[in-house]
Amino acid sequence: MTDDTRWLAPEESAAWVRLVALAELLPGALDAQLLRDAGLTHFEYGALMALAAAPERTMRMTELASRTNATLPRLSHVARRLEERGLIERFPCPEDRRATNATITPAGLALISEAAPGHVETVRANVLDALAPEQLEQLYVIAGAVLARLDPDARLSATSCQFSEGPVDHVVA
Amino acid sequence: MTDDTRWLAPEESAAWVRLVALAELLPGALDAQLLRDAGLTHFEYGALMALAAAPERTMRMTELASRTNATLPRLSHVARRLEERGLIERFPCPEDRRATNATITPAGLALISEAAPGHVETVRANVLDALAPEQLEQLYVIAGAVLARLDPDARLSATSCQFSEGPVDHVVA
DNA sequence: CGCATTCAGTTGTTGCGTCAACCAATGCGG
DNA sequence: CCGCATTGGTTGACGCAACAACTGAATGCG
Repeated sequence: MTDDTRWLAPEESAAWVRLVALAELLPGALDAQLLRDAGLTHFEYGALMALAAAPERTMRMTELASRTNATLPRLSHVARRLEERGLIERFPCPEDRRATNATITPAGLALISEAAPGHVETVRANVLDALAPEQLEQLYVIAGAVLARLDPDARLSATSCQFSEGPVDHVVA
Repeated sequence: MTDDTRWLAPEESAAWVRLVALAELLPGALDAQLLRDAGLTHFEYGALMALAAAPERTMRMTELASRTNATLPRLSHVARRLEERGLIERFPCPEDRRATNATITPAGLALISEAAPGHVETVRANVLDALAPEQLEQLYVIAGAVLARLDPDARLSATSCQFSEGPVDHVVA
């Protein structure tokens, strides 16, 4: 059994193990804080933020799914739950009657405005505060290189997502 | 409403968005390949690898749970499924009759030996090959700094996990 | 020695994500 | 126009993870 697999060198293995651990722990930490303080998963928070940032606070389901890296069924389930809670509303798109538009409600805006500071604080405490400015830059480049492999179409890092950590007030105003 | 939240600066936001995207996509990519080629989730693969690396190929459930970042109930369910598939075996610990020991079976060893090359190849293709050596080092340091916040007890990056990407043959031999 | 507490694991329930099937609307080729 | 594949979205069933409750064994304390 000639095995031509290139096994990982020690430096590779060490970095890889840490990256995997990071990828496993980070989502849980984000969910835990948001769920505790606002009753939202990080995914729901991201979806609401994307809606808040959209023109007219409205977006097609398909586009929202793409921006949040969700499958359409997943988004549909989540949207139903958010709608039941009065945080968003859905209505058929006038131009294309197959499509559905989703809008964030005032209650939804209020909720994310309230949740945002705590979330940002969590991000700082768990990640950003641990890094020097040059490490932030390195992280940006490294994650970009990996994402180019993982997400060649760059759906996820589309424009509006950068907004997802800013204040919401100017939208509410 | 005086809001003293320190919102994210553009560089912070950019790096953060990419990190979140990475953390969201990576587990799915790992699961997809392993599930397709070996019928294992990445978590199951990691658990089997940890067992293969353990002395006597045996470990206490609690220790295994800690190493794989699983809750005990989760590991219990997973272990039952793996046992039903004949990949591991469980038996009461002689020294402490509360405890349960888990051992990987020859079939389990065979499965992970078979699965390992494809998994390593996936890791290279999606991550390692995208990074220069110095970036690998940077990633190691950055992930370490973040993990110190996220996982202060360093349960997850415990000793044996580094092994999880090496060849299995010397264990099988 | 007897009882309470803690520890190790399992089991049941609930909630979320995925997959496959489905319905409705569009638009395109004949 | 008329069939038919394609697109946009929803629904239902199934699998896995989190949480809580429970069992049984070990320990500690009077």
